[in-house]
Amino acid sequence: MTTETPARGERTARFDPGSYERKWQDRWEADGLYRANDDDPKPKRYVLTMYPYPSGDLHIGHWYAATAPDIVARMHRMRGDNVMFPMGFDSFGIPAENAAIARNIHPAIWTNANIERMRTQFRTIGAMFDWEREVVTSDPLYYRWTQWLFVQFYKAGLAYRAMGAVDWCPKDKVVLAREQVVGVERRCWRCDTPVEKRDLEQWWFRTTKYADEMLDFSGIDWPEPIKLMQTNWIGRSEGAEIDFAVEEATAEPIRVFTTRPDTIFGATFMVLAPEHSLVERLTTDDRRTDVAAYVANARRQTEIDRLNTEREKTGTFIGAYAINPMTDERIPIWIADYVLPGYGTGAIMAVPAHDERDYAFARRFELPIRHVVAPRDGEPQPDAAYVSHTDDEVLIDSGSFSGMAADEGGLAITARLAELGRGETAVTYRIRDWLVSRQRYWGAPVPIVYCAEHGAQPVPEDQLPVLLPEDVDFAPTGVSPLQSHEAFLAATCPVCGGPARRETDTLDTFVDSSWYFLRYVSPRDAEQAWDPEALARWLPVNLYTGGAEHAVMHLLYSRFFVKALRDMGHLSFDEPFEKLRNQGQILGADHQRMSKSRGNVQNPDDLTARYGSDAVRLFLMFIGPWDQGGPWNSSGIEGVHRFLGRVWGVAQPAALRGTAEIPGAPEELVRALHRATHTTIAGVTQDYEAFHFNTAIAKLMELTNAIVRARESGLSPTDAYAEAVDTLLLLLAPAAPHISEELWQRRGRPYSVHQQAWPVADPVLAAADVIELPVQVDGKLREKLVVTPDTPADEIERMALASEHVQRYLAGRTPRRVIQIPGKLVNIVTPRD
RNA sequence: GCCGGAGUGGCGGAAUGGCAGACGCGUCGGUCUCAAACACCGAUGAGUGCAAGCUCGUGUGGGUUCGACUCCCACCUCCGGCACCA
Repeated sequence: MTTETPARGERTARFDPGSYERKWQDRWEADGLYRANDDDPKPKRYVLTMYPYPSGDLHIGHWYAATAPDIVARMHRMRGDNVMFPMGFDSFGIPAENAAIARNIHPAIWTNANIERMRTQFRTIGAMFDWEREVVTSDPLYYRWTQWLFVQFYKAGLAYRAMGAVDWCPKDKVVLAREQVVGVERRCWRCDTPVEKRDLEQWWFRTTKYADEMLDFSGIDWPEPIKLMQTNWIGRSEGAEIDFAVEEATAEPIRVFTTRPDTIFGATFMVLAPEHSLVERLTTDDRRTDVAAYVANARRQTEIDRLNTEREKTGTFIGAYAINPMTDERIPIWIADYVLPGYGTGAIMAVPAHDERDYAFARRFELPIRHVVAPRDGEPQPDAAYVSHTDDEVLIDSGSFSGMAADEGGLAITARLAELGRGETAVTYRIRDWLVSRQRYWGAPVPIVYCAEHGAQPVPEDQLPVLLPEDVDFAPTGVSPLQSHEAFLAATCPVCGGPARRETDTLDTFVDSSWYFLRYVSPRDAEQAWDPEALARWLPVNLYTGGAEHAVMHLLYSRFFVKALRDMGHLSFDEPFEKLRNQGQILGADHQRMSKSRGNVQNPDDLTARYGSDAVRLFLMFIGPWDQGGPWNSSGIEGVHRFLGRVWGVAQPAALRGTAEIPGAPEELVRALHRATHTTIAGVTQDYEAFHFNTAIAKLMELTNAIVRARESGLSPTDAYAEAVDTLLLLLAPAAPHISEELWQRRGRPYSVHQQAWPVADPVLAAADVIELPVQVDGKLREKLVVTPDTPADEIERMALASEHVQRYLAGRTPRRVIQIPGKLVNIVTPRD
């Protein structure tokens, strides 16, 4: 699409992005313009966007995600930083394997072909990626170090193998980490299939060790919602663990966790999870049949059913009694599936008067309900009621603790229990350890061998990588194809040299992505995971961008990795990403997530071919706030295309237009152009920094419109005009790198526009000569005064009161007050009636 | 249920205590053209008026303030996250 720009005199070049965009992409690449050098003395800045999964084709979302950090990276580079902005591929994972099964292509071939295609497509964005640093996680050069890291974690006791009730995706036939199971419906994060529970022996990373430290976000600039999501996910609860003796003297006490030790006088029964280890021993003979039936049934329940809060409470009495350590009262012990085996101690003291779930259970099974806290000045509650928690409540009917404030009483009760040796303060977390093993082929093999005599042994570091064999059968059998590969299975025990069997599980791809940002500093180092000097120079990442959907997966795991590696002595910083910004999602025109099955995917290639990369970049950034995303509607791209056409028009060298000499351009017009130029510098700089790309582009449009008007007034031969145009190109360069480079060159400026210094606003030139001051009467706009900014307040007041319009609304009354906000407005307040 | 985010013209959005609707899309009118497309110029929140203007207007209802899209209280709707977590 080309546009004839209006020309005075001689012909000007046509605006045709197709004629120059590719040329500049090739030139930048040939010149290594965006290579980040380790020995550059300028201050370093590491800008990173989450690397993609090589699914096949670049879509509009990739453009959206890449353009914003590219703008910021480019601006920082122009401001004098040594910027590293690398890109790579998260290339292990199940889709490649599914493609292999469906189409009989080896995952490596499928993956590499996709990477090849996406690399080419990525180039059309015109981003300043340093491709020399590319990482590909399925490359043995990379996964060798993923395996090496696993071995380090194993040796440090942070990787372990254990039996667990794990989440299993029946479609992908693979276990999932707790973080990868989404929503109430408990669905697989990747394929949306409801997961099942299975008891399996698996490999785990001890993320819980860093639960507390990961609650601390001081020193990192992250969006509040992400910090909150991580905080909630980690789910720290403070309270007490309390031992309840069992009536049968030989049995060990039941330990419960509670956040409300203040309510212990109201504990009228106990509930154990059906899976609790004491159930078998405590159940009396007469209750054994019922209890066994209940336990069996609970085991058969899907987790969805079990976690359904709407469902009526179920449970059964096991025949045994415990002793409330504060009241010495004999209370019955029940089992119920609303108590979860994996949280706290898997047992609770039930306080039905002050806990909704216990209340529902007590009502159902006619158990006693006793109030032990009450609002300080509240009405007495009927016995059968549930009393919700309030800020100001006191203990009642709680022995010597009665009358104490609830929180204070909780501490006092816990202290008393500690004296008695019956309890202590305790903290529990909801976060679980990270399940990292996967029963699939296309991942980094877990570098472990099993020896009949010496058990699980890590593969010695000099034998890494454990390579994936290529000649495997991908028939969907439900087990990893590695399990039937005899040559792969056969291994040697590193301790005794005897025969051993190789682990056939591979690592979760989130293990790969938990450290890729470290590998970019020395991506081809064959001797080590990273060059420590280069790491010290570049890390931590100064700016990280990506989707908020990774809040409790990738972003949490990466923090865990860095903290663990720090404690192992491999690096010396605490957080991977100093500043994080999330992009919103670009939805289809139907307001749904773009997906091939919905057929609402917008292909950027057609748009790029029609309007050019710059227009697509600008349009995506102009839609609205970047963190908001929104439905796709391509009709607006015409607007940015027209804008670029105007930029093209005003930036043509004056000689080309054959403009006649304008004698003495009016000085106020020149000042107005200066003012527009310098206010735009300040505004755009601020907006880019704040990720307000939509308003930055609006300001660039305004400056362009001002330049168009200036040209029409005959200002094009002036220095102010040349400065305005040059400034426009410099400010536009990060967002629309191709047209800026092309016009910069056509104006005879030195290559490259992307290596020029960022313009600096002159506050004197930016200052307004006159301001328009709104005058309100009782808060309603009635007049506008045009004054110089230094007009004294009393003069402004006199002018305002003298105004005919103001006089009309005053109607002879004397103003009660005159409020002046300097430079902003005048408000005249009339007397009240 | 709990925790976040959001609600402004026909549409995307701007304004974080001070002129609501910047910038753009769309629409209408015009210029250019044999005609169209492109481009350019003008208008464009609603109501009312010949007009200057006036009245209303930022999800709803209250409040604070000289002044509220912006702050406070109560609610409604949509989006996201978490959810028998004791």
